[in-house]
Amino acid sequence: MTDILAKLNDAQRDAVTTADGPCLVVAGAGSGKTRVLTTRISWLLDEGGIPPGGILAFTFTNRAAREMVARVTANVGPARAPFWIGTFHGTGLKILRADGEAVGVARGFSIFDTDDSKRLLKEVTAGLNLDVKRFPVQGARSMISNWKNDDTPPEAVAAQARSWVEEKNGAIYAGYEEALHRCNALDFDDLILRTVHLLEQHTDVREKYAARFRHVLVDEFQDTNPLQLVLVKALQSVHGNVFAVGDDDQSIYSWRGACIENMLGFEDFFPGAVTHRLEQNYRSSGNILAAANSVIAHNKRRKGKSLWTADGPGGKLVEEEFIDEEDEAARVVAIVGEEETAGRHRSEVTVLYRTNAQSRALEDALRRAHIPYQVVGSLQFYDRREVRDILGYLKLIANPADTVALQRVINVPRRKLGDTTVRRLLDLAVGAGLTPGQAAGETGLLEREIAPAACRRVRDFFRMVERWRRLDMERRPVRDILQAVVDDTAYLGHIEADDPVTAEGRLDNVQELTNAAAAFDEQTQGAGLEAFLAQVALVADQDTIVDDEGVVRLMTVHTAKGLEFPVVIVAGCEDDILPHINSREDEAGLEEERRLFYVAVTRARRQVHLLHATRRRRFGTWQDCLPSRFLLEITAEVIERRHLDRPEVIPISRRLFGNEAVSDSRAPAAAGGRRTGPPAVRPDQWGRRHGQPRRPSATESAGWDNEVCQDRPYFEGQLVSHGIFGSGRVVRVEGSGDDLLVTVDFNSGDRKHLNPRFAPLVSVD
DNA sequence: GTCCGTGTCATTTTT
DNA sequence: TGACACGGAC
Repeated sequence: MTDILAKLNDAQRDAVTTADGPCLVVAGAGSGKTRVLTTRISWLLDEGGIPPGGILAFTFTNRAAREMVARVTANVGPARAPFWIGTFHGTGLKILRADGEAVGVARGFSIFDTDDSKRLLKEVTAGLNLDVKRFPVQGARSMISNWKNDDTPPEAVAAQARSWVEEKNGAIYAGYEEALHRCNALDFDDLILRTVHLLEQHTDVREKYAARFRHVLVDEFQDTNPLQLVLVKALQSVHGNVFAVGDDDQSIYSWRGACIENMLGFEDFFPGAVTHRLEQNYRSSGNILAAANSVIAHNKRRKGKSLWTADGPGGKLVEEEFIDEEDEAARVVAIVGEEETAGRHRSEVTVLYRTNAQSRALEDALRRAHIPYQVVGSLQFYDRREVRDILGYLKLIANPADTVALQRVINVPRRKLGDTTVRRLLDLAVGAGLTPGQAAGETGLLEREIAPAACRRVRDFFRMVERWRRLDMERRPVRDILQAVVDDTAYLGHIEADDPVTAEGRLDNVQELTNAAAAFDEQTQGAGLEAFLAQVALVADQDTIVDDEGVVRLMTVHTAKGLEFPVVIVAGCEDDILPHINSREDEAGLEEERRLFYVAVTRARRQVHLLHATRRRRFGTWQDCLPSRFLLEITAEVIERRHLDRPEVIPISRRLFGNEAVSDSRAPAAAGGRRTGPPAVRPDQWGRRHGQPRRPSATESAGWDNEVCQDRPYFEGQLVSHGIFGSGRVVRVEGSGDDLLVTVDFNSGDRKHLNPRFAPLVSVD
C-alpha cells in the first residue's frame, strides 16, 4: 500500500488519506482523478479495515466503472475487490431488484430505454387526442425527465398547471406513468427515482444499505443531478462518509439535468466537508494548459483553479482558417499524413467536433484519402433496426406486459396484423385487465372486436411467443432463445427480402447480437434473459474505442470527455457551432459551451489544432462563419494563428467590436461558390497576398502538395526540404497521383519513402 | 394495409 | 441537404 501512496503527489496523497467525513476533491483535467479515487478505495480496504462490501462507488459510465474495478483489483487483489462499484443506474437496478417491491416495483420489470420511452409517449399523446406537433415527443420526454429528476410527481405538475398547455403536459406525464406501470417497466430516470423513494419511505431499507456501505464515493460529481444528490445523501446518512471527485469546469451535461450547483454547493449539502484541489496536470504540455486556463477563466460560475504542469511548454497550439468544411477536412487529412511521416501512428490523431453532422465532410475526405477511421459513439449497435427488432422479441418473452415491444414486433416480419387490429387487441386487453397474450388466450374475447381471420393470426403469434417463453422458464441459454426467435420468425429471410442492398450488414448485426448473447451466457454462467436485457439496456456502450493503431478517431467533444489523445484536432471552431447557436442567448449556456471547448483542448497531450472555416454548408445553404469567440480568449503567446490572407477578411481583432457591418462586409467573400472551381485562396497561399514571401512551414499546406506537384513533378536529383527530416535529395520517383512515391536521401543520412500527398515536402531552389 | 410524395426540421446523449 | 413522419392514393 505504501508504495501505491508513494506514487502520488502531495495533494493526491492528502486527498486519498483524508479522514472520515464528507470530502470533495476538485480535480482538474488530467490531474489523476481516477487514480485518487481508486487509491482511496484501495486505501480504505487496506488500511481502513473496510470489507469489500462496505464500499459503494458511483460512476456515470460503465467504462469508468470497469476501469475503477480493474484498478482497485490490481491494488488489493481479486479476493477483496469491491462489488458495489457501478453506475448510478446499475446500482439503482440492483437495489430495486432486491427490495423494490416495497415501493410497488414488481418483480421482472423491464427497463425502457430512450426509444421505448418515446414510443410509449407517442402512444400516450395520441391517446389524449393531442397534436404531436404541439406536444412533440422529444420535448415531453425531456420535460418528464426533468420532473423526475426533481422528484416532482404528475399530481404536483397537474396542481401547478396554469395554462391549457401545462395542464396537457401534466396529463401526458400522468398517462406516461400509467402506461409504464401497465407495461411493468421503469425508464432510466425511474431506476434512480424509485430507489430514492424506496430509501426515503422505508427507514429499515435505508438503514440496511446505509449501514452496509461504510463509504460512498462518487466520480464525476459535477454531472450529478438533484436526484442523484438525494440518493447519495440517503446512502451516507448513517456515517457521513462521502468522497466526491469532480471538475466543475468539465460540467457539460446540464441539458441532461446535471446540476453544477451540486458541486459548487458541496459544503452546504455536506456540512463540515473538506475540500482538496488537484491542479497538477500530467497529461498536456504547458502551452495547452495555458490556453485552456486562459479560456476557462472567462467563466464566472466556477470554483476556480489553474492547471499547471512540471513538463515543458511543448509546441504552440495552432489555429488555422479555411474556406469551407472541405478545405478544413483536407487539412485534417494532411495532419494525419504529417504524423505518419513523422513515424507515428494515425491513431495518435483524434478529431473532435461539436455536432455529429460535422463528421460527414471529415469522413468523406478521409475516405477519399484511403485513411481508415472510426466514428466513435454515434450509431450505437443496439440502435440498429434489426437488433432492436430481435431485442423486442426477447423483451416480450421476458415481460408479457411490455406492449411497446409487442407493437414493435407483432408485424415484423409481416403477419398481416396492422395498426387497427393491434389497437383493438390492446384495448381489449386493457379493458379486461389482462396482458395482450392473456387476452388472446381467452375464448371469444378477441372475436368481439376483431375479424376471425385476424384473430387466428393473433393467436398464432402468441402461441409462438409462449413457446419461446417456455425456453426461458427452462432457463435455456439466451443464445438458444434468440436463435429460436430468429429461426421461427424466418427473420433472416425477412432481412433479405426487405432490402437486399443492406442485407449483408444487417445479417452481420444479427450474428453479432447472437455472439453477444453467447458471450453473456458464458460470462454470467447463465444469468438468464432478464439479466441479459438489463445489461443491454444499461451497458449499451458498444462504442468502446477500437484498439487499432491504423485508425483515426472522430467523435463529439461530449464523447471525448474522460479520454486523452496525443494530437487533438478541433474542427469547426466557429461561432454558432462552438459555441453552438442555440446557446448564445443566455450566459449559462455560453459558459457550458466554454467548458465544452475547455474539455476539447484538455484532451490533448502534445498538440492541438483549432480549425475553422469562413463558410460552411448548413441545411443545404452556404452560411458565413466567424471564428469562435473562444479562440480570442486564448492567450496570444501560446497560439500560432494562420488566417487566410484576403483583403475582404476582417482582421480578427476588429471582430472584438463585432457589429452587423462586419458580417455584411464579409458577404462577397462567401458568395463566390465553390462548385465551379477551386477555392479562391488556397491554404498554401497563406500570408503571401501582401508581399512578405515566406516558405510554408512544415505543418502547413501539406494537403495541397499533390496538386502543386502536378505542376512541378518531383524529379531525381531535386533538392527538397521536409519539416521533420530536414533537407535532402530526391533519388527516385514512382507512381503518380495518389500513389506517387518519392524516395529521398536526407542529409541526416536517413532514406525515406514519402508520399508527397501527405508528406510536407518542399522544393528547395 | 402499404406505398410514396410532400412537408418539416434540424445540438450535445454517460444511462 | 437529408432524415423522418404523416397523409393521401391505391
